[in-house]
Parts: sequence; structure tokens; C-alpha cells
Amino acid sequence: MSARLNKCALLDRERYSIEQKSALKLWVVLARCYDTFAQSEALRIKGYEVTPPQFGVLEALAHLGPLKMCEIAEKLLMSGANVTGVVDRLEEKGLVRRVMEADDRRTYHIHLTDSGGKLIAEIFPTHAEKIRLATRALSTKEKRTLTELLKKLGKSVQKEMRQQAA
Amino acid sequence: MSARLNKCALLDRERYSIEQKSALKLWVVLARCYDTFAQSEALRIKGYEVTPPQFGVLEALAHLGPLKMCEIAEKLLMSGANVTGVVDRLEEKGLVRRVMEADDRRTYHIHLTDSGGKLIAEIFPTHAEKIRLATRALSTKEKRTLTELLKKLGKSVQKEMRQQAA
DNA sequence: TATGAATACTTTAAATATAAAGTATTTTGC
DNA sequence: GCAAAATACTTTATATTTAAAGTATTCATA
Repeated sequence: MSARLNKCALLDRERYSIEQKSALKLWVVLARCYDTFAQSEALRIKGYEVTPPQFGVLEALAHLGPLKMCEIAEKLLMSGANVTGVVDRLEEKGLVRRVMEADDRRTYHIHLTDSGGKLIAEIFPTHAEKIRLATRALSTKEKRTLTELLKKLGKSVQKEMRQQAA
Repeated sequence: MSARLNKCALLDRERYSIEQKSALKLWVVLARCYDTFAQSEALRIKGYEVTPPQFGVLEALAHLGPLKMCEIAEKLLMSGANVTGVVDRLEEKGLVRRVMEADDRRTYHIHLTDSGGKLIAEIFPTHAEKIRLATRALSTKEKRTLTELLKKLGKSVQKEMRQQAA
């Protein structure tokens, strides 16, 4: 492997500072950890009739009550166009329904149907327990530290993004 | 908001243990942090002629040399079917090419073309520096701690997934 | 050496995701 | 009150993603 690396003159490791390398490393580890977690979630809800994005929408509705399309987009970090598609499929399955608002005809609220509510109530407790087990190797203190550092990193990245845009 | 939450009898917060809630919180924060980072990367390579997955493939080839399709899938945590599509589009743009192997006609290596190598050599140094800046709010020690905790969490989740499968 | 299993890649079908453009409605500013 | 801007959602086009099925080749083994 290192023999191969040495052939890459264009991207020689020595061109990069220790700071840059540790930042790149952090990004790789973050992406892999996220991916593993997402994979475990996908595995967990396999067998139910919903996909991970669909599960996310049901979960948000169960925890927060009826939401507008744009609120779902904001909570789940997805584009409005994407919410349209996911909600379409949930509606086809009879798990949610669009309910028109009286005061603003541009928008409506998405409600869980009885069967949607029943499904999420069936899945979520198991889901919460499995996530607890998945993080078991970390102590309470480590989990707290990790959560705080991730928040701090998120803010740092956002700040840099804003400066980039300006 | 809390008034709304109280209406959710099915998913009452009090049904869940402190451990479960801190694990769920960690997962939410991890997902948001990852998403922010991914978004900043997308913003950064906007303006070049490649998408984030395409950039990932070019980066892997630049750092590791020619790779087989299955090696790319493994490095970038994507399915083989997906690699086919991403490499197809890179090949159409003339940034990589498929080179047949003499010894095994099922497989081939993906090589960077001159223009592909030039593109990644142009992007990567800026990319590395931007990632360094994005993580600037964290001290060296915090970055090390965060990296280690993420690795530990990743292993924990993987272990749980294996037990789930068994 | 013949054949069945395994490997490497592609194709297909369906879901997810975004940007950009389009439609309908409401709000703002004059 | 009316035109312009803003908001909320959908549609379209394209890329990403996977699972499952298909093709070609190589390996294993009997």
C-alpha cells in the first residue's frame, strides 16, 4: 500500500500539514461512523413496510404532531422537492394524509393516519432500545463528550461555510 | 412546542430511559454534523465539473492508484452497482478510463486520465485547507478525542449489528 | 477435466436526492 | 388597491443509491 502511495507525486502526503491531515482523518472517520449507524438503522426497519426516509417522516410526525411540508424538510434536512416524493409514497400506503388549512391555501399539514400512528408506535420503542445497545461500548461520560464535540464541530463547519459564501 | 409534545401519548418521552434518550440524542447530533460537513463539501466542489461521489472516486484513485470496481466500492462504502454508474459518468467526461487486465477478464482497473489527474490535483489542496479551516474551532486535543470516540462508536454499532444478524 | 460455486461486473426497477423551473397563493410596499 | 416580492408546494431532469437478477469468467473439487 505504501509503495503505491509513493507513486502519487501529485498528491504527496508531505504536501499537507499535520493540521490538514488530522482534519481530513476526522472527516473520514465521521463519514464512516455515520454510514455504519445509518446502515444499522436500515437493517433494523427492514421487514416493516417503510424505508429509512419514510420512517424519519413518521417519527417526526409522531413526536411533533402534524407538520407542514416545509417543516418536515427543515427537520429532516432534505429539500422540499424530496419531501413531496416521500410523503406521496407514505400517502399511497395510507400511513399519512394531507389536510388542507383554512387560512392559507398554499399549504397543508401532514397528519399520521391511524395505521401510520400504529406502525410508528410499534417500531419506535424497539428502535430506541436498539440504538441504546448500539452505543453501549461508550460510557455515559464518553457519550456526553462525543455529543458535545459533534455539536461544536457542526457549528464550526457551519461558520466556515457562511464565511465561504460571503 | 412542548404543548404539542404532550399530546403524543403513544410516544411519550417518559417511556424511554435516560440511556435511550442520550443514545437517540447522539444519533441525531451525529447525523446533523455529518450532513453539515457533507453540505460544505458539496458547496466546495460546486463549480468544478464533478459531483461529490465522483469527486470521491477521483480522490481515491489519486491517493491509491488504479483500483478495481470492487475496490472502489469497498473504499467508498457503496454498492458495486453504484460504482458502475459513477464510473460511467466519469468516463463520459474523460476523467477516468477502464483498463482491461491481462490475467482476469472479469475485471479491470480504473485509471485517472491526464485531465482527471489534473482536475484532482487542482481541487485537492484547496479542499484539504478548507477542511482544516472547517474544524478550526476544535483544539488538536479535541480533534483527537473526537476521532477516537467516533472510531469507538463505529465499532460498537458494528458489533451490535453483527449480534442482530446472528 | 467437467461441473458447480464463487467472483466481478452490469442491468433493471424503484426510492431518494437536488436544482431549477413552474403554479398558486399570500404578503409587502407604494 | 395593485404590482412586485415572497412563500409553499409540485414538476422535471438528472444523479445517486440499493436490491435483485443477469452475464461472463475463474476457481474449486471431485
